[in-house]
Amino acid sequence: MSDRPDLGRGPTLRDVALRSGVAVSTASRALTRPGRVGAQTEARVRAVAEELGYVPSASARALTSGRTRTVALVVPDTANPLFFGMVRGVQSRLRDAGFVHVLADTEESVEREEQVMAELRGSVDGVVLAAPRADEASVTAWAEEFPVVTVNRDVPGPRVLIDTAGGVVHALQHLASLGHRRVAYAGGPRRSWSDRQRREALIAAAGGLDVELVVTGPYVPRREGGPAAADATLLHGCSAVIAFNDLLAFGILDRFAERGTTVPDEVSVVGCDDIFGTDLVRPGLTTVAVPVERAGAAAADLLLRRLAAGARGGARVVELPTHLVVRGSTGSVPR
Amino acid sequence: MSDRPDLGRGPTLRDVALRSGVAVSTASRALTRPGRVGAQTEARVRAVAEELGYVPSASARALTSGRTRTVALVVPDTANPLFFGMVRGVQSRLRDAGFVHVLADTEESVEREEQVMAELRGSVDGVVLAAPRADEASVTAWAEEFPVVTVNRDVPGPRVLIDTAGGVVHALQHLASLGHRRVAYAGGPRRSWSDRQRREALIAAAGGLDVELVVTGPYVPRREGGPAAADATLLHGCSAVIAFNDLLAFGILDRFAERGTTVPDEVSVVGCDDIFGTDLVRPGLTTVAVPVERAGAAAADLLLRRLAAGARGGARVVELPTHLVVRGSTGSVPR
DNA sequence: GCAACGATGGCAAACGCTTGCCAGCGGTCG
DNA sequence: CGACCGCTGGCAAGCGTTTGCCATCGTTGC
Repeated sequence: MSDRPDLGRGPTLRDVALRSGVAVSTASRALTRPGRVGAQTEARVRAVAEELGYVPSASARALTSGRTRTVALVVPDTANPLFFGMVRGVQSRLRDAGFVHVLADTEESVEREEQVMAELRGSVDGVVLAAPRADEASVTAWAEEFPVVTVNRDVPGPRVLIDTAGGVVHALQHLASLGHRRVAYAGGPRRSWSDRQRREALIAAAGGLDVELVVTGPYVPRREGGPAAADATLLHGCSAVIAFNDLLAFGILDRFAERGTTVPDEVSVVGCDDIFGTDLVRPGLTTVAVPVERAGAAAADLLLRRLAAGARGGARVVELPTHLVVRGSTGSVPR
Repeated sequence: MSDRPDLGRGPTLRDVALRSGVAVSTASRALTRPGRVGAQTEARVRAVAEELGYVPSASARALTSGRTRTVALVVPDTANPLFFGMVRGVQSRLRDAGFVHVLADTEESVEREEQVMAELRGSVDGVVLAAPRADEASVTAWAEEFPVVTVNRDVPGPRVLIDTAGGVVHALQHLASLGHRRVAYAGGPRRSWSDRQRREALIAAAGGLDVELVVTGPYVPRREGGPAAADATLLHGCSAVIAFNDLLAFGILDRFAERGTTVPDEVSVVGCDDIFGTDLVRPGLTTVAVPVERAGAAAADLLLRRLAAGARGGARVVELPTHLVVRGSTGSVPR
């Protein structure tokens, strides 16, 4: 093996300066303040930098500027395809702004979340905190200490909220129009703000639609939670079920298939999120589409603006609409 | 320009030292070298640090130590669920070692890849480079400049290789045993090492199995590539198709459904990767399961070891096996 | 012909932390 | 009783950049 014990970081600005015959400060300016030094000097320095393969040290920069040009995206579960989209949204904006992002998974745990946020404070300029599970007090405290943009959690500070409440109500209307009079809501994590929004919106809307709503759960918001939710739906004599999220809905479909209960002839199923896979199942899953990539992008924008503007810059709130995507998993009530 | 609003970083080590009545150096040691200072002093410093909510500045640390405790994961397409498993694998190992990771997407573009790698050099300790599309020369050059572990690319240096070649051959045997005599391989990106491995392994194996292999493509390795691949399969009179990856296979299934060609009765389909969704489609997709999370973990291990050991530490190669998962999309040849 | 000036580039002081080196100190050993 | 030693903790030198301030110098305006 090419035995280079000197796992050396590359050339530094000093090397560039030396080689171009200028002072370090001049080299710095030549590379970062176009026009601040003579055109000729600038060209020479640039050439040398290129030649040496000089790459500025991000840490050194961060040290003087106080900004790391790094933001973190903290999500409760990196295995959920829902967050893939958010990652992409955040990333696209960040990249254009010359930022990089780190990804942290809190595994749906409040403790991990707290730990992660504490660690992050020392190493990033700001955080996009998706669907935090911690108390409002904690989240607020973090937001006071450093720039935080939350997604799907209605706490003070800049935030992006996705109106899934409106979406599930549309779903309920859709079901009502198909004749369903008894509908189950298979709930998600109790600490989830989204779950509460959806649940309460459904309860509020049910009366006006002459629908009886049965709330079941909470279920683990993954496929494994589905069987219990499916069985509860039938147990309570519901002809349709709205699941907290698509993952859960997939599990519900699995279970119905296993039981020989046909969808949508015997029971209708609605999911939420419109993640990868909703149009892969047969029948396709009717679901409330959340614009998750846009949400990520919006959150990144908010964060970037906050970083640019300092503490002032206000606490903007972006609300994103959802829409119902009707596929094959919903149909008329069986008679 | 000092109009910087007090986007205040938190307390520094100096604050802690001042408040505990010790020198900065002592405070540093109290927090990072247990035992190096008196027990009493250590306790006091720790208490003060806790009280102040002190978080060490990662950039300052990085500057002195030369290590950022950050590694990057570079993938060609963050939208591919395949890579999310890898992210998880990498992350799990990294977290245990106290590292964070940044995620970079090269969008299947060689230029982006080069750009990303250059930028990364200044800000991370090392890189896990998944399925690089650049020339071998470039990759080798990067690996010489700083610690790089590649995944699914057989270039010198520490690397993780997944034996999908073996997997697709199993798939071909499986098809042969079902009576298929004319099988298509719907190829992926020409720059993909995996694609080449699979293609060549299939070609080599076909003869011995008395199967005629028709190579088609390249197709874009996403769902959108499927229709073309499906049509080509039928055009060439093949009774089965092995797709470069599952995404492509999904697209193929879509197209067959659209054409009214039933799977597996009229044609069999095999995917590769076993990503999220393979058991969601009906019929379930027979596919070559790639232990992608393990691959991520292995890559992270290799990288961490390299970082710990310096340039020596050798160029270990980890080879991971695959296995064929048979679901419903493959069946006997139609007669 | 002189002062004021803009352009250019160097000096040095940070930024927050780690770490080699040394001083003080009480105790141990021969 | 003096030489040593181990334990503590302080001093200061960086790590690689950025940036405020200053010195120089060739111009320009009057």
